[in-house]
Amino acid sequence: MENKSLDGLFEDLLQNESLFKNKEVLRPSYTPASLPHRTEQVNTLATILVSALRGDTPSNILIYGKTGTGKTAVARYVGIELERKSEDINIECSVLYLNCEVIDTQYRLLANLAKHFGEDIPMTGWPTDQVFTKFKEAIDARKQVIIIILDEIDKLVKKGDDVLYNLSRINTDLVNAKVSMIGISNDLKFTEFLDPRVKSSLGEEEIIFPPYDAEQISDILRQRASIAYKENVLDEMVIPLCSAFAAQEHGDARRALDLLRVAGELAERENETHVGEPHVRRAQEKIEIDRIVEVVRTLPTQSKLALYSVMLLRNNGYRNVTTGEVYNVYRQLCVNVDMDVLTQRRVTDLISELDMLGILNAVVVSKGRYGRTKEIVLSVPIESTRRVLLEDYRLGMLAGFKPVITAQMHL
DNA sequence: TATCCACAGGAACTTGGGGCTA
DNA sequence: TAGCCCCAAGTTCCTGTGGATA
Repeated sequence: MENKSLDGLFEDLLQNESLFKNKEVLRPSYTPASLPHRTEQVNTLATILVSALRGDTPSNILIYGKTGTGKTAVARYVGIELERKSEDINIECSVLYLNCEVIDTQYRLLANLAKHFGEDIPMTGWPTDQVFTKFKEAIDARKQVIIIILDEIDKLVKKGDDVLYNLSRINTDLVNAKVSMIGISNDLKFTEFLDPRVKSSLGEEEIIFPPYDAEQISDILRQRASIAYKENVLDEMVIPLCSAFAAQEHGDARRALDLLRVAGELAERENETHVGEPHVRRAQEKIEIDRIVEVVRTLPTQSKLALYSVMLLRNNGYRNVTTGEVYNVYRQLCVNVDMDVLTQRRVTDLISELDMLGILNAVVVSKGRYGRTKEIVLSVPIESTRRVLLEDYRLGMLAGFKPVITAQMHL
């Protein structure tokens, strides 16, 4: 009986008319046919890269700008156009895009590059210089210009700049091929950690992407909405409101597109025929909660224990908890769930990582004769975060746990 | 003004897992 | 199977910090 009613599950849902024509247009992976308010940056980048079409090596480029300012979209757009033109004029030119958030080690980066040129490189096991040699041999087999786009290049630099040093000098070892790099970062200061030789080589040209203002974001949204949504589906206030929310977040166009998409999805789920202001406001809340839930759910167990320690102290009335207090409670939790107790040094790092993720706010304060520590405040809603933490089977057994608090607490 | 506290955080090192080659 | 490599996570050791206190 139950199966019979489920048979038509998707048929029923498919009968509801969608508000979207093409939802993919609102996703970050989409590269639009034109980029409003980025003409200057597109032209600058194209001017630098045009030498690839003459068979020369373009200068290496560093692109800076905050999240959602169009850096990646511009680089990919110009890359696509460059490849298209090179085909027209029979110049071999490849543009490779790698995100260093995912490919964040020297070995993985080189292995990915080599694989692109048909080399069979294992996930691990080879000496890095062997992978580099394979990559060089693969690209130098024929005359070509290769542009490597390294998105979020700062993530790669955190684990050493050897790979950037090697790549920046690769042209001296090549006979046929020519390699140029485009580094994309939202951290203006990341080059401070680079070897001066890498710094000067990588930053031959620099392009800064300023944040969009609310009006510019509105233009971008209108352009995408006309492709993504059916006609007359969006209420008048939807785009200005999405733009205003995104402009508050340092002109983040990506956030604006997310808001526009999620607002539509919420309206669709409620079988509405229009997307209105309430949908945008609910979308704003949903995106933030989804982000927190996803981040907390995917934390390593040790980080979850550190976070749960902060929450237990908060539930016991402590507003600003210190590293020492957190560590005391953390040790008790570890014993209760039969986990290894990490050193305080390591727990300090876990707290710093939670701070960077925006789950905690940890500020270093000096309490004079009572030492120097971090004051830690939760930045996420307690109840929903607690529920997510207790979903972990190891933490589930801590549901009714009450810590013994012995430290000198400052209420 | 020197001392003290409770850490912060950098650097070097260790450990253990996964994978490759000979 | 031994020996090597990469890599993430963790440990150990160390110096630095800054404001209250004696």
